[in-house]
Amino acid sequence: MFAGSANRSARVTIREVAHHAGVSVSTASKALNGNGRMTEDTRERILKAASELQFRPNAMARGLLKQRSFTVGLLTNDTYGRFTLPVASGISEALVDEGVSVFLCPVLDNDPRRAQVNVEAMQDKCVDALIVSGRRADARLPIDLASLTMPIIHVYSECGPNEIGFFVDEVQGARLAVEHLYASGRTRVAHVTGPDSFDVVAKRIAGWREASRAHDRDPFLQPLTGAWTEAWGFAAAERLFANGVPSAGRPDAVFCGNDQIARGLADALALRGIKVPEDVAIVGFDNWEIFADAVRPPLTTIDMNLVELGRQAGQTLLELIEGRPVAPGHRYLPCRLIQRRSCGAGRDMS
Amino acid sequence: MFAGSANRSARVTIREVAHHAGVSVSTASKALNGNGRMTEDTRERILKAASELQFRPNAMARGLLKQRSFTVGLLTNDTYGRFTLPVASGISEALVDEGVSVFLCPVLDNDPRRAQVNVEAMQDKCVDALIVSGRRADARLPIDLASLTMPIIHVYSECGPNEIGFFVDEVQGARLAVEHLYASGRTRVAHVTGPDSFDVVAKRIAGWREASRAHDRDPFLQPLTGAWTEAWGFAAAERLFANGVPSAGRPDAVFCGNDQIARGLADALALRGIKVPEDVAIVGFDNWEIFADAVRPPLTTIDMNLVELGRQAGQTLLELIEGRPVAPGHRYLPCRLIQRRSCGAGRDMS
DNA sequence: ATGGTTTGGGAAATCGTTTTCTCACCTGTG
DNA sequence: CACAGGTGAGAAAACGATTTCCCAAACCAT
Repeated sequence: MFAGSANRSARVTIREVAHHAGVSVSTASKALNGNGRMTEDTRERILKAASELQFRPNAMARGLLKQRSFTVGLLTNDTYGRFTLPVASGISEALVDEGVSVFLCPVLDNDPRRAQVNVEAMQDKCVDALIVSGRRADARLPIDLASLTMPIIHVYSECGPNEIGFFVDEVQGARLAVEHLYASGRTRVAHVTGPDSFDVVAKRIAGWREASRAHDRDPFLQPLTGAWTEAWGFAAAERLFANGVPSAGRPDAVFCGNDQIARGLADALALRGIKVPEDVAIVGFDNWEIFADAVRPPLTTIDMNLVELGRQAGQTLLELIEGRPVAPGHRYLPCRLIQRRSCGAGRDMS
Repeated sequence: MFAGSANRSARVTIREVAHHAGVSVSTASKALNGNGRMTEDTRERILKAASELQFRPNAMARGLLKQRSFTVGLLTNDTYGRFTLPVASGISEALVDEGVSVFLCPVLDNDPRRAQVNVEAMQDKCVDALIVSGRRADARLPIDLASLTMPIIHVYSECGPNEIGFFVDEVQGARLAVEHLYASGRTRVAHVTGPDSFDVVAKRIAGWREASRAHDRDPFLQPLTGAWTEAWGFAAAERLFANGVPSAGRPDAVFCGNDQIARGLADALALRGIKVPEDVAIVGFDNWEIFADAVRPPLTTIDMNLVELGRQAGQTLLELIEGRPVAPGHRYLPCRLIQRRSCGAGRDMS
C-alpha cells in the first residue's frame, strides 16, 4: 500500500486508477471512455482497477473541459407544485439516465431580485439548458431571459413563436370531455369554467363548442366563467339549477373547467337532491386526484399528462444540448380521459 | 434558423478581464476576491473591467479548485409536493444568496434503481451536502446513504439519533389546536385522525390528550383512527353524531388529524343539519389552503411552517458545509394556529 | 551609501479530466 | 537489410479559476 492510500475521505481520482493499473493517466482515461487504442488486456486491467477503487469521474473537472455541466435549470413560480412537480418528475426521468441533473429554482412573483440571483447562479454554473415553467400557460416569469445564451424550453409557460414550448392541448382535452358526455347519451352539456382572463379558459370553451357542434347541437347555454374555485362551482350550480328553471332548460351534463369547480358543483347538486350521474353527469379537468377521488361520486376528468409533458420536454432538451437542430414552435400534447363514476360507471364502456 | 442554435458566444473569462485592465490573471483574481495587496487604483481598474465585460466567474473552475460545488441535492419521494415544495422553497431561500443551488431529485419508491442513479449523480457532481425529505416523517427513502461522505440533513424524513433531522413539533401543534378549542369554550373535544401506522398520528393523539388533561378533563372518547381522506372524515362523523347518540354524549368540537379529514367531517355535519361552528367547532391540521378555504365555513387549522423548516434546514446546511460543528439530533419546530371561521370567528380574540 | 523591510504585482502550481501529439516498437514487404 | 505502415501507450496542453510563492522596486533608518 502506498502512503496516503488510507485517506478515505478524499475522492478516488483517475490518477489513482492509472497508478493502480500501472498505466498513465491518459491511457486510463481512454480505457474508461472506450476511446483510444490499447490491448484488450490493458483495457480490462484499467476497468478492473476502476471498479475496485469505485472510481467515479469528477463531473466538475469533466465539465470544465467539455464546457458542459450536465445540469439543467428549472425555473418555476408554481409554489403549489400542482403543475411543476409532475413536470419536473418527467424531466428528471428523461435526463437522469444521461447523467443530467435538474436545478430547482423556485421563483416568487413578488421577488424578482431573488429570481435574478437564481438565473445568474445558473449562468455561473454553466447549466446546459434552462426550462421555464409556470402556474399558468399564458404568463411569463419575472425574469429577463433575452440575455441568456443557453438553450431554453418553455413548459406550460408563455413563449413566442420562435421559442420552444410544450403545452397541453386544451382544446382536444375539452373535446374529449364533451364527446364522452355525448357518447354517454347526454344532450344538454353546459360548461362552467375559470376566469376569462386565462387563455386556457378560451381554449376549453372552444373545445366544448367544437364537440357540441360535431354532434349537430348548439352549445348548451353560454359558458359560465368565474374563478378556479369550489365556491364558484357551487355558485354556478345555483345559476344552472335554480328552482325557477324548468327541467327541460336544465343541463343533463356539465363539463367543468377544473376539478375544484366540478367538486363545488357536485356538492351543490347533492344539496339540491340532484343525483350524479343519474340526473346530471359531470366531467372535470386536471385529474388532481386528491379532489377527483373526494367528489361523491368520484369524478371522471381529463388528465393533462404532465409527467409525459415533462419527459418529452426533457428529451427535446437533450437534443438541443447535443446541438441537434430542433424546430422552434409550440407543441401541444394530447390529454386523456380518466373515467370514474360521475358520468355513470361503465355506461359507455362496451 | 433553428431555435437553440443561437450564438453560443464564449463566456468572458478572468483572463480577458486581466488583459482588459492591463494586469496579470493572478492580480485580477485577487482584486475580484478582495484578497491580495495592490494600489487602490489597480483594484478599481480591475473591478471596472470586470463589470464592463460582465464577467462572472465560472463555478466549475472554482469548484474544481476549492473542492466545493456550491450545490446541494434534495432527495424526495413526495410526488404531490405537499411537503416538499414549501420545504424546497425555504431551503432555496436560505441558500440562494450564498450562491448555493439546489438539485431536485424526485425519487420514486418503486424505482430504487433510478434513485441510486440520482445519488450517484450527486456524488459525481460533488454536491456539498444532501437533504433527504419525504412524504412522511417516519419512513426512509429507498436509498443507501451509509456510504456517502458528504453532510446529510433530514427534513421530514426518518433518521437516527446521531443524524441531523428537522421535524414538525406535532405534539405542540396538536396541543395548540385543542387548547384553542377549550379557550373558545368547548368542553368535549373529540379527535379524528389518520392511520395509526403513522408516527405523527400517535404524536397528535398525545398532544390532544395533554391539552385535554391540562384542562382537567379526560380526553373525550377514544381517538378515531382511519385514513388521511375526506371519506374517513365523513364516515367518522357518522360514528360521532349517529342518531342514537344522545346529544350530551356528542362532542362539541373535533380536532382532525388533517384538513382533508376535517373537510369530510364538515360535509357530513352539514348533511345532518349540524352547524359549524355553532353546534360543533372544528380544527384541522396542515393548513393546506386549497382545502382549508374550501370548507364551509373556512377551516381553522394548524400550519406546520414548512417554509421556515426548510429555511432553518438550509441555514444549518450552510454551517455544516463550512465545517462548523453542528450538534446531531432532532429539531422540532413549532406549529402555528391559523384562525378562520370553523371555531367561531374572533370568538376568543381579545 | 547600505542593509533591511514593506509593497505591488506576476509566475507557476494546482484541481481532475480529456484529447491531441508524439514516439518507440513491431510487423511485413521488397 | 531498409523502409513503410500500424500499434500501443505516454507526455503535455488544455479548461478557468485560486493561491502560494517569489521578486523587483520603493522606502526607511542607520
